[in-house]
Amino acid sequence: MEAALLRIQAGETFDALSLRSITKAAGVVPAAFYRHFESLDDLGLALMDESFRTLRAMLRAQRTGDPGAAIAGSVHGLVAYVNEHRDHFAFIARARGSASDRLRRAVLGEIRLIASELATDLARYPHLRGWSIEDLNMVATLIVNAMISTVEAILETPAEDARAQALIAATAEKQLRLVMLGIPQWRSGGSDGVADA
Amino acid sequence: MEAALLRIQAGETFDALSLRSITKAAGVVPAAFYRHFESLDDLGLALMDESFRTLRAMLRAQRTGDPGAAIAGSVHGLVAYVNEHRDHFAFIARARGSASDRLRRAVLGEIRLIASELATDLARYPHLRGWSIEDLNMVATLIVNAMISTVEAILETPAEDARAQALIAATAEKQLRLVMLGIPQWRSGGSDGVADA
DNA sequence: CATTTTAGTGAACACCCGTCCACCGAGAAC
DNA sequence: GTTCTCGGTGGACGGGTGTTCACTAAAATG
Repeated sequence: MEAALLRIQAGETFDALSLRSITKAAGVVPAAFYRHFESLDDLGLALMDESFRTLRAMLRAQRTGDPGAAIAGSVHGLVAYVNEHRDHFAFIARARGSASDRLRRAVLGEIRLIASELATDLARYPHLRGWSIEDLNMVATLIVNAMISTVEAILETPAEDARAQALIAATAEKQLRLVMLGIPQWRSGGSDGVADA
Repeated sequence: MEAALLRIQAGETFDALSLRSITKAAGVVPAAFYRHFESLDDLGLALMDESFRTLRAMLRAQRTGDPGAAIAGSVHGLVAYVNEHRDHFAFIARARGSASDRLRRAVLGEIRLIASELATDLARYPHLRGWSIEDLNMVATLIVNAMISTVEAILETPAEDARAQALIAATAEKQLRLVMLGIPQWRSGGSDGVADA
């Protein structure tokens, strides 16, 4: 049934998703829906759980290896992974702008959590030792946001358009490298030092 | 009438916006809508035009002054500007994830256009002379995406919560500075050079 | 002043929506 | 072998949806 929903989800907003269209796609009468979920919001939260579970699996897999590979290699991996789980990522992307407060807050919270996990990971790397928690979160947020934009770009591109996908991957990789290059130059305390940039 | 829509827009998705609720808020019978717009999509595009006009006005205003001030000063300006035009920015943010292809593609195109304009602007600054068009677009996209995330964060925060807003502004400013610090270190050709970052 | 355009009216249309109900067949539990 | 739970059925309900129509008052145009 969730599979049926996700198949529909490949193009529609979650808000615009009607209970009847879901149950029809599942080959079931509308009333049967209530045997499984209490409301549409409930369905949304269940899908969120499932989707973020696959997302977390990806992040865990990428967390292995040194930071150098974590940039060059894993962006390519990200593209592949998103294409493998297009439905889940599409759902998350759409849920971000959902009208339901519960859903929107939930996905926002999950993303923030991912960012703070990345921050604690970053704290272990040489150039980032001694950084304040705020600054670590700042750079983690920057990276996560860049990755979200990358995912959205992937979703907006057909999976079979290898050329476009490669370009997106290359751009994302360069963006990460650029951020990483800025880190050793960072002087947290100074409010100046960038006047000639 | 558009004002009535935008007042409703402060909390709902564009997709979930019914013709009848709009006309009711405007104090008018549903049929009267068709005297002004051909369809809801049409209304959306009209609102897009208006919203992006204010966005462009902001960008034009910020384009004056040296790049140093363009970072430190204008992020603070951005926050203020978004708060002044919350309705327009909220509309754009919601339209990004709209179910209507026309609307979504339109807002995507506009944002891409803004990014490429920023790219040509960046090309004039010392450290960026000689960069390839691709790389200029890469950094412009990174910056624009960071700013979009900033705007979304602002919209998610009540306008009167000065503390939270200041924190968002400070983070955005630091992110911009970090990117700028990476630029002088950039060597476009090298596929390595970041292994120890 | 006569005429035409404009903006709005109210009623009707067919359709889709979420929700609830009594009912029922298959399978598990005892 | 009876009972009970689970997932599904079909039908109905009240209400909201976009769209259309002939009609009209006011305003602009000539």
